[in-house]
Amino acid sequence: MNATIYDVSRLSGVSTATVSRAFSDPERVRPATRRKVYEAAAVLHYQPNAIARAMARQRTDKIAYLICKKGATILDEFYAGICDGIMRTANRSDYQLLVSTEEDWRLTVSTLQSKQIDGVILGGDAPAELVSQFQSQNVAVVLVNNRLAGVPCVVADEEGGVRQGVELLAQRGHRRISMLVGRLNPYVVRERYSAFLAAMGERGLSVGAGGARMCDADVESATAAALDLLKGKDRPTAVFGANDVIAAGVIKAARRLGLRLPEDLAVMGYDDSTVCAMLEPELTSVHIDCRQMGELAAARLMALLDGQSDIPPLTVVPTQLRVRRSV
Amino acid sequence: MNATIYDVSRLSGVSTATVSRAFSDPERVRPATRRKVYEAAAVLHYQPNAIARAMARQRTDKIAYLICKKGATILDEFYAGICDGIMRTANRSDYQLLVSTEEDWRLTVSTLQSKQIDGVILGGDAPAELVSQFQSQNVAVVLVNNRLAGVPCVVADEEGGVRQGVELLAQRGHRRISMLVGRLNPYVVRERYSAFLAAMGERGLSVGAGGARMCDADVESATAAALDLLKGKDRPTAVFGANDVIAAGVIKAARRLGLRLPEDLAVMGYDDSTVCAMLEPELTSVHIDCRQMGELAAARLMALLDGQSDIPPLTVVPTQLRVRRSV
DNA sequence: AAAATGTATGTAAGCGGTTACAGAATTTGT
DNA sequence: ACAAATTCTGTAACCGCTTACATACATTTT
Repeated sequence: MNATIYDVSRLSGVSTATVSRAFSDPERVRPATRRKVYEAAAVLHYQPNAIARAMARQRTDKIAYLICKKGATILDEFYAGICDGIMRTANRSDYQLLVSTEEDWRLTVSTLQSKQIDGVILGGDAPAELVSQFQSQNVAVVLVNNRLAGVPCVVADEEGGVRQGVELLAQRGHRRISMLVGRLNPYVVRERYSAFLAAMGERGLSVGAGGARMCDADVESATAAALDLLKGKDRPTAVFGANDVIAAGVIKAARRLGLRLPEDLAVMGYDDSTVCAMLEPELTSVHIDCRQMGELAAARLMALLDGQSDIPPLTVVPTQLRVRRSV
Repeated sequence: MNATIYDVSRLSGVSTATVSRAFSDPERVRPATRRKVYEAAAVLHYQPNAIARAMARQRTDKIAYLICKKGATILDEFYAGICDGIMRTANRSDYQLLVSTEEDWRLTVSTLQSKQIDGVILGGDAPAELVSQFQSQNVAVVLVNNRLAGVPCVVADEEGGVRQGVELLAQRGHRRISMLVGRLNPYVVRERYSAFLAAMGERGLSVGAGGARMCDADVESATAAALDLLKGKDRPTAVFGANDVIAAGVIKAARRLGLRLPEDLAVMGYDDSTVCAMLEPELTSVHIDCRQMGELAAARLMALLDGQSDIPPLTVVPTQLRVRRSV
């Protein structure tokens, strides 16, 4: 059995209250006493029991990252990057991180909400209903990569990213540019697509032949869609993929059609994931600092839990174009 | 404030013991009583407090996945896949999953071990010392993608995977085959590399010009190493990358040297990650079912926690060659 | 119908900490 | 040196649930 606070109390000759203070608020006990406590604790290999502490304090020092998205989830580099950022920030402040991607979130919620976590970060397409569920249970909520009124949100500057991309293509003389959009997270699709239309409109550019095109989110269907898009007579001279996977599909399609890259076709990706460097030619892409998004989301959440009231309702993380050989 | 078991007890007119039983072991209370309890609970929106329960039962129903690896961790598709498998399995059995990749594991351990988790799955290069730390704290341990005597381990059949790869290359007439090894997890490097030498030896094949070559784990350094490897006079006709990222580097190098793929050079990867389909030509690779590894690891851990004693000390997940156009 | 057996429920003592409040010890002021 | 102010420490109630044990009730057996 593990040593308890009583054992330490007995061995060190002070009360449990003092032992407790020595560990949770050292300033409140005199140095000499504190030393006695620590010595006894060391002898007994005492480690405060986090469960008991959580029980007494009504706080668990745990937060959760819940990815509301169908299919592969944490596997997605984007969500994994956010997860990584959250994890680092949480651990640094002695918070533990629970991760879940349960698709049937009703289930997850009931397990999470039985007071096991202090707060939750919702990634992906979180339904408003879910948010209020948590809030009604007094669990703090922060959204990442999504927006909802009344909840602190951390998002990337999608509009800026798309704009930079379009700008570069325009600069390089492209006039017919298409966007190939996959069935990504609805928020992302909406943002990137409307930003694309806006950026194109501003410059009076035509939205390629066939305009924007939808496809699934995998390479195969992106490749098929791209083949279709590029076969037309007035084919675009540049294609903007809504993410890197889609852009990779475009590259494959271009290769199959014997188009030279970037001479015959410029390709631009989004997310700046690790594949960019692996592709030939290397893919120009809009970089999103996922880790930072995660870090900020975690920071906001922890600030909420600390009772800080000046949490900005919206935090926008800048995006940045990484120009490589594909344009 | 949330309703407690006392509130339910009062409203339903039964003792707290009965309420407790109605929730944790329904069979032990008569149907009529049970109904009364559930009704009262519904009225009060009662949800058993998991912390209190953990305290009383000395069990938290939480497990942790700790990735012992430097640098990007969960970001690695391989570890993310395992994580996904663990998550699914854990959630299905009402376990919660804590994830951490703290590099300074001493820190993490102390936070984890204060009785906050029932068991832990260690991924990456877990030091034996760490394992015994957990065990001495009565925390069950399972290793994934690593081996250590006395601890249940779940690994992939690396030897079989490498063998299949070499076999295919030999079949296609390759005689000079090199392996390009990156600074991956030591266990993986050891397994794959020795399996490679063994498989080559068995067939009396020569280990390409320059034999196996080391590089860092990123595309750039793999590309550089591959350029070097392929420039020689007796260059290998096939290169086996120790993982897909490295193989991607080989492809890039080949392209730069004007080699045709797969005619002039066959390239083989390992892990069958999502990039395989994005590369041109698509990369032949050894598929590892990471999710299954995670699922099995979680299952083993939960079996341990259930007190089952027939846990196999080693579980080997089969690997399978996915043949694509790069060979 | 009483005794024997089995099942359902209640009582109360934990689980291991925290913290309000009170009392003791120390420091400060004069 | 003594009172007042301040800082430390101790006592004990509480956080919400589980479970061993005791008791009440229902069902069989004789």
